[in-house]
Amino acid sequence: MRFQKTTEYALRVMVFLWNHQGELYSVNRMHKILNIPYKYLGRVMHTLTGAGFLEVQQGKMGGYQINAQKSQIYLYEIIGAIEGLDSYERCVLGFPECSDENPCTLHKIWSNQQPGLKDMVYNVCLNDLGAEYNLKY
Amino acid sequence: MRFQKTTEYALRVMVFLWNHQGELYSVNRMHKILNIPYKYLGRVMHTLTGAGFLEVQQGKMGGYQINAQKSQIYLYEIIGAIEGLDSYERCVLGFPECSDENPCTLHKIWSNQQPGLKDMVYNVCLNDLGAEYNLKY
DNA sequence: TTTAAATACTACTTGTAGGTGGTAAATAAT
DNA sequence: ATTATTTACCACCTACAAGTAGTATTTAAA
Repeated sequence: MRFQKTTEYALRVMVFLWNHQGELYSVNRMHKILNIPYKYLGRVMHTLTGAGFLEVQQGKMGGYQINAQKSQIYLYEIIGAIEGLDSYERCVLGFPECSDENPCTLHKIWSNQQPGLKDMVYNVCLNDLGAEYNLKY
Repeated sequence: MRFQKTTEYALRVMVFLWNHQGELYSVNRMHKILNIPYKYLGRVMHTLTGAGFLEVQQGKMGGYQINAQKSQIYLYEIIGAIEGLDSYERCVLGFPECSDENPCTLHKIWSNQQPGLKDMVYNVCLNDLGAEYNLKY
């Protein structure tokens, strides 16, 4: 039970850029700092830009930064852009009668019912992360 | 953020057999009831048997049932047997300083700190599942 | 003892996430 | 203008999860 590697990379780079807003970072700089394969990170950045999270400046001295229009970004937005959020509409355990109205234990956790994964992970926003404790790059 | 398909199959079949203890079920019967590919289910059953969760009777009229020695089985045992549990020892977000003592938000969720995924999913046991509400096969 | 129905086991195929390489296009610095 | 450095884009490679096929072995029923 885990995130896709690509999602992990996306979360990592988004938290990083969120904590360095207003400064352009190239893929080359970030792949060194965050220990993410250079070429692969390029693709992830392209996806995140297409999803509207980032502003990009092409050419020499270019790079990426958080879209200045965004005052907040939730993790479910990022996760959804990479691996989708509709993962567990059906019942994990395969109960034919399992539904939002009549959920099994695992369904409750993956759906938007309380307390669920959504509240623990999806509804965390970037402001909550990284700035806490002394955890920074 | 999801289980591996194989883990999903394993959980499904274990919950099913738990709710039908004392009766032998063949792979052929179960793959029809649980909608799991026949040959693939065979391999999963073999793995679950090797892990000690099941008793097997070979030959005609044979099949699988829950190991009578087991008075309870936790989901973390099943998940661990299929995909391992050491998935997120390192920090998902890549913070170098993130640790059990000084965890980031996501680390707390994946580690054994309260309230965590472990308590929500891993520590659920088979008795808690299926019998609830009217959710049965 | 033969047969049918089941697991055990091995090898192969397929699909996809993860990762690499190369080149075109953009753009700031010179 | 030229050059260096960056993103954009496309094709390919790799590893592994998921799924398939076939045969050997086991065993209860006939």
